[in-house]
Amino acid sequence: MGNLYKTTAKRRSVVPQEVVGGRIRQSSMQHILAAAERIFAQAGFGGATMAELAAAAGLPKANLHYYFGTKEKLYRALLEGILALWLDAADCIVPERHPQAALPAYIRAKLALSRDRPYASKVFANEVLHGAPHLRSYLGLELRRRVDSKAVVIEGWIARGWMDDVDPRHLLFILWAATQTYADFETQIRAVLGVAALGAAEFAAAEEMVMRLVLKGCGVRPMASEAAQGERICPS
Amino acid sequence: MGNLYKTTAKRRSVVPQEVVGGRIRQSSMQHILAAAERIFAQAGFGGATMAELAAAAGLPKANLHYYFGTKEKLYRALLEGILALWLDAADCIVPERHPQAALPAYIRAKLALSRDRPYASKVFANEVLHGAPHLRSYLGLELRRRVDSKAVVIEGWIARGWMDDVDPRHLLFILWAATQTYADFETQIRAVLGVAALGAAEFAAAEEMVMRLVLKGCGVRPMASEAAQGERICPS
DNA sequence: ACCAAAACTGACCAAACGGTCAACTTGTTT
DNA sequence: AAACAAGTTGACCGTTTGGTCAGTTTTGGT
Repeated sequence: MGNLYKTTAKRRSVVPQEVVGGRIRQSSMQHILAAAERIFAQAGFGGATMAELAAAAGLPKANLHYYFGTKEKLYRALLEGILALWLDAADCIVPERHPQAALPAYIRAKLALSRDRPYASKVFANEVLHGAPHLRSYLGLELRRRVDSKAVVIEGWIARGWMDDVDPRHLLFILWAATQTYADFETQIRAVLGVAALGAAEFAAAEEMVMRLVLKGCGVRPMASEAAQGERICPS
Repeated sequence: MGNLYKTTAKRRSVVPQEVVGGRIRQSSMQHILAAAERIFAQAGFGGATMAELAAAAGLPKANLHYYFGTKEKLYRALLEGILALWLDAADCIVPERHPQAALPAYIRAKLALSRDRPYASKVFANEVLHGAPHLRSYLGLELRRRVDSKAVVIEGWIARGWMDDVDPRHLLFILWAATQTYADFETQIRAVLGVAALGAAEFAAAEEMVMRLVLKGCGVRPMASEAAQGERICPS
């Protein structure tokens, strides 16, 4: 998706904010966004300063303004990128798939995001925590639509007797919380476990626990072993 | 806990930071802390300004500095108060009590905190999210000790065959996440559910869902109906 | 009524902040 | 190699920030 960059098109001469442009532009912007992800995660929007962001990106401050205009626009660009990641994870949840295959795939996808993109998770969490001032419209429209459609899928599973009659939305809320806590509250979890970093062992234990609670807790009946459905990992 | 205030003791003449003092002092400080809880929750530590905090408390800025010295000391005082609340909630988890009584009591206590003190929950979440720079030592010592002792209790339950063999610590992580998400991610949940505020109905649904996942998911066996143990609510 | 301690306040300050700009260098096209 | 756009940079600016302070009012014990 997104318009292809047409080399013949006249580009605007003042700072453009589309994600198009030349080699240098794209690589610089990605570089800045990567640094911003870490800094915003650690300090929050208000706590992060442009000087910090610039230092983390290894560029002069004016450079960030050249590409993104303002601190807020940089932040929004970062948020939008993170959002796309988050939305795609739910692609596992489709009507034809048995919950005993779909739910583990979803849980794995969400835990993988927590493991591989902890800063992104924290930026998103921070945004929602403070009332989602930059995401309000999105949450009420796009996300709500998506969740509604997933809720219909889960209700279908319930109707077919594949699992207990549970509230699909609250199931998702708790599933999100359980998986994202390993990114967002990583500091607390590390402290309690007494480990320097969350590694494969911790995420394996987390996966087992979430799987158990969700599958057993929702009474997901073992499916008729159509092996094909089972072990495919979720796209992303 | 905490030293009793001795009226004969000489008080320091420069701004004291103990939670002792006259009527006015205590009521003013509590008033400021209540306002700070809301503002820090909404804006984070870096995003909140002393002017905002003062306006929310209905006092001139200099007044906050008179009582708390600096923004950071005010924030720490707030955090410490919140911490005490959080720790007490786990008092339900004791060896003699059957998990079918203890776990529901704990879940209710945690959900009650999310419902009644959402700002406090958000301040705590925000702090941990950003690496807990003001709580590091606490997390690694006090909290860790407490969790270790609760883990022993749960292992006792498992040994007695009262529930499945699960990792006690990860059970707690997910239980915390599932209950706190209704405060910390309230914005997202409201948007998805399309309600103006989370009320009794939403918290009832949350309670049912968390209960189901934890009790059924952990295979908590129904206890021998010693009615006395059952319905007592957790202290706090 | 008296008075010292406590509480309160508006005005003020240095530092840090987000953002701008003109000058300069590098890249790209023809 | 000329010509123009894209990218880079240090210096600068108006505003906001956390914090201070001298001076005033209120409180509470005697």
